[in-house]
Amino acid sequence: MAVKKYNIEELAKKIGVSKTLISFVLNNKADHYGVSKATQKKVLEAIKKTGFRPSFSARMLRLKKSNLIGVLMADISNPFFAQIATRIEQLADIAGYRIIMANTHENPKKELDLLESLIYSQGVDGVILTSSLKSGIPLKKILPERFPLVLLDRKLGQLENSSVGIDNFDGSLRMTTHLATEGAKKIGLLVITPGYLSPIRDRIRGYTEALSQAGIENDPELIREISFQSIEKDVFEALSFFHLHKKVDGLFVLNNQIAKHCLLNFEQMNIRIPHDMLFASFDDNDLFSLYNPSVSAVMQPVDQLGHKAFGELSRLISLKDGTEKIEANELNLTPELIIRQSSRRN
Amino acid sequence: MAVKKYNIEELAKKIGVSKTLISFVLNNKADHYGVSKATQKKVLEAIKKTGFRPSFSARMLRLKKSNLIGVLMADISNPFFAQIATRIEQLADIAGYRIIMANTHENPKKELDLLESLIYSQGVDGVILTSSLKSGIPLKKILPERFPLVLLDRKLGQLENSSVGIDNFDGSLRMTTHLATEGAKKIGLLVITPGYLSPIRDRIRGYTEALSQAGIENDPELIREISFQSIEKDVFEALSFFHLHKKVDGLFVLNNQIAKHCLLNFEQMNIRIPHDMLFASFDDNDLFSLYNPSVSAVMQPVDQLGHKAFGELSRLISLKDGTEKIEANELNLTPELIIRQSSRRN
DNA sequence: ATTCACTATTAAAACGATTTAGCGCTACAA
DNA sequence: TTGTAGCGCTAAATCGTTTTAATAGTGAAT
Repeated sequence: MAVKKYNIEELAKKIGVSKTLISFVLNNKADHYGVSKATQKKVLEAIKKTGFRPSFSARMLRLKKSNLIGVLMADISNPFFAQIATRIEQLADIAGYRIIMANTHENPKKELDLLESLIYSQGVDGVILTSSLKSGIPLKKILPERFPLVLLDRKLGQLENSSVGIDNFDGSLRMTTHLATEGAKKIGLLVITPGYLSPIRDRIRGYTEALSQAGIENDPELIREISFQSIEKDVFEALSFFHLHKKVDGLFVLNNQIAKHCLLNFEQMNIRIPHDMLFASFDDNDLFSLYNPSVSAVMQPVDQLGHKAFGELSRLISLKDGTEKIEANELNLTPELIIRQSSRRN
Repeated sequence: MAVKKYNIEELAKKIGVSKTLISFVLNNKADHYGVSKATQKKVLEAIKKTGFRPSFSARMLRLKKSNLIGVLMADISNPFFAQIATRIEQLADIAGYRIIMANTHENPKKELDLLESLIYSQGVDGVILTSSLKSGIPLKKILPERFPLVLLDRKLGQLENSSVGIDNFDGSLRMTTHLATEGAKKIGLLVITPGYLSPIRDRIRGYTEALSQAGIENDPELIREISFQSIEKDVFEALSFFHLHKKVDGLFVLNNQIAKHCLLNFEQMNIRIPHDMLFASFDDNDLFSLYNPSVSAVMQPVDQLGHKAFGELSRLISLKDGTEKIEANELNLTPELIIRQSSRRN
């Protein structure tokens, strides 16, 4: 224990070669530079015996490459983000990258600060970002030319960057249509603030479109915003309003945390699901399959999302130092409808 | 956009001072070294105007300090770990640290590899680790002298390091006692493999002790191991055995993921909770409060755990470069029993 | 004997910060 | 006039790599 830590110079002296040679071996360039097999072996053995590890910071300083990837999300304790993050970490690990993870807590200012620090101080090679910004303009000010950035889940206007997400319009359209098909005539919608985020906007569009297609009139009062700050109160009020005042017979919730709060309220508010009200949510999770009645949801392919996001980032990183024009990709995966008991009449 | 990036030398030339001065200002040592107010102001303005950011790697190379903290856990998509990680990240951010996060997937080999890479390559200033090792000996081989390491959730033998966790014996003892008090005479226990992890061992001890105190005979057949690899099959078999063969009237599950699989099975196996069998789990989560019947659980104070873990790590980091003897702290928080419907007779 | 080609190796510069030791200047005392 | 103390500042060393350009050594060809 407490092994002496060698640096490359000491190691070189110890075995009587130059540090250049060690560096060559270390970076698999020994053959390319014609280092003799005997020397290679000697170096390799010395490395193993001493447990020599090249200094990350020295290497990074020289190469301007950190092998670090920034993952910036609203909140990793949200299972949706946590699962994507896990997948990204898994793939990054295989590819030799480490993950620096930070939470923005949906705070645009914090997001920009963190991003700047990750890029300029930590020197990350790329970033996967779930942005809470309204527009891409502040980002443009920060990002260096050709910086590898993948937007996850949420797209931004005024920014020509790659993005990975699902087709929110489609998922919302299909689920709303499902509710209508099951007989709902008055479908309430619960939305989180801020409503400017692209997935929310798209989901609202999908809902509206579905109503039109089903020949149901669009009543603006049936769309209510819920704020995370006052989630309990907002959900309670919205449910009261929908149930007692509006006689809503279908409820579609655009966020799994809001859905959870609905489930917490149904029993004591004496709202019977699906009898009084068909119910469906976005973002499937464990809770939904075990609740009674089990809850229908639009399921996002989280594994795929993580996979695609990292894949796209890899591509951008490999292009970064070239001269070739970088074209942004926009990937929209198709979500899956999980229809359970909560949205089925009878 | 695409602002020119200055380094300290260029910035110095630009405003006609030495880089030493800039460095002084940058590190709040200007006053200490007697830099005139006028110069300080000039430097500060230039920094702001150019958006100069000192290079992380250069600084790290020089200072041997990365402002990076490694967080090594089994799996951050597990809500228990995710919540702790979020708390740690939050506190670290305030203290000016970034988090490098990696998953060990309960693989000891992987854990050691990652740890070594974090320490020697990434140069993290400290590590918070949820270890899957059997003993601390392999860790000793890796850790440099005085390296700040905090063990989270799981302690290791043969290693005199700080640790933060809960009193698993106590939690388990109290919950088992509760089940017995509610009338259970045959209490089955579901354990995850590997069973050598300290929390599991302690919980088993708590269970056994509670049985003795309640005057219930210890039947080794009532303790079953569940492997994550074959969790569905194992849970099903264990439940069948307990219910049909052993006529168990109480079930205590030592892990929330296993508990989830139990809940998935109860209905189709026609096991009525709590009528046929009182039921309780470790690690409270959303699911438990919403399930019908709501599930009793031993709740770990996740926020506190994150808080204490980071606090202890900070302490160790501040001591690292001193000469003072470092004494390890062992913090055991008291878990809380959340008694809901699943464990109450009637 | 000189040139040439080739192999195996190395010295030194570069990356961008921090920090130590010391330099030039002014002011004041001897 | 000389000595010295303090102020404000800077040159240069340092951290540990990677990489370019150069060097020594050997054997073959001229």
